[in-house]
Amino acid sequence: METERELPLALRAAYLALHRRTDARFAKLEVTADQFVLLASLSEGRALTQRELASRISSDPSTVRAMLVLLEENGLVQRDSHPADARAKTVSLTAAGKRMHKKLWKAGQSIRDEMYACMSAEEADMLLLLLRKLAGALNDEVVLV
Amino acid sequence: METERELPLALRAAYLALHRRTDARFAKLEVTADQFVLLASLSEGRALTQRELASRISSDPSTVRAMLVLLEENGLVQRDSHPADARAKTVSLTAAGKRMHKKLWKAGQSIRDEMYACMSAEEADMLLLLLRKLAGALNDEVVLV
DNA sequence: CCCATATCGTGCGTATACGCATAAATTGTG
DNA sequence: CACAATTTATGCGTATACGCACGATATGGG
Repeated sequence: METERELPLALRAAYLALHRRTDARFAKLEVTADQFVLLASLSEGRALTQRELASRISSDPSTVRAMLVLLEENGLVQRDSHPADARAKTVSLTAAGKRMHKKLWKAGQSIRDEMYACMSAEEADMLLLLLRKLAGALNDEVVLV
Repeated sequence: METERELPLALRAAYLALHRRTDARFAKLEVTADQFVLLASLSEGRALTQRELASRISSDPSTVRAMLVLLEENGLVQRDSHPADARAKTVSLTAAGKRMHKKLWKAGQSIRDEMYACMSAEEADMLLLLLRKLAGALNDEVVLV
């Protein structure tokens, strides 16, 4: 079973390729691929706390904070103290942030198109399903057993 | 098609989950998940140049160099000048590096098992195939058109 | 009401990841 | 054989990614 060794590597290769490609595409807009993920997460609905954000984008609080500091400096995001919890902060997109998100979504369209062009719709659905199963299995680490 | 938005995120989530999990597992051995990928690549056959290594592990020369410096300091890898090309260096595992690779392979077995436990063998094959197609499509960026 | 415990954000240290620039060496061409 | 173009490794700067520890605040029991 060579597959056993290859699957983790293939996952890595695919992710890194997507990341590199996206970073390159967004470079002229001064936004990184990861920042786009964050902006996209913020673009749907209400303000989130940094903790919620971290969970949504599969990252951790320290990383999210560092990203938010940069995004805030660039005027794409604003952080306000949480109305009910003095420990927390609510994060939301500024008007510029919303515009940038739209722009980035368009700029990245051809990359998404390429992803779907190399497989059938059924394969794409299958891939999504399997990736989610995989992530689910790998995240149930600290199983209480 | 929500799938369109989800696939890139699912790929990211799955990769990061694998990476975190592997890092945590290898932490007590003082080796990172990425270093393991590099050691694994070196464990098969002949010595490689840093450039070849970068290509194999889907990374870039700068990153590989930084990793090799650390691995060399830890005595897991050795770099010698290339016999035929004075610009290049050949990289190979030391005896300790080989032992460490074996140890890491075993330590990571249960993670690989979990990956395969959450899907059928056919699904795993399909996943591998699709990830490769994806990486292939995403890497043909600079198409000469 | 008070305290032990848990949670939120922050700061710090280390390891990738990658673009860009540069020095050194090799290759291809005339 | 000389020279331009290419290739290899390196160094530098920036942005993640994450663990760990800390201060501030919330929360649940007694």
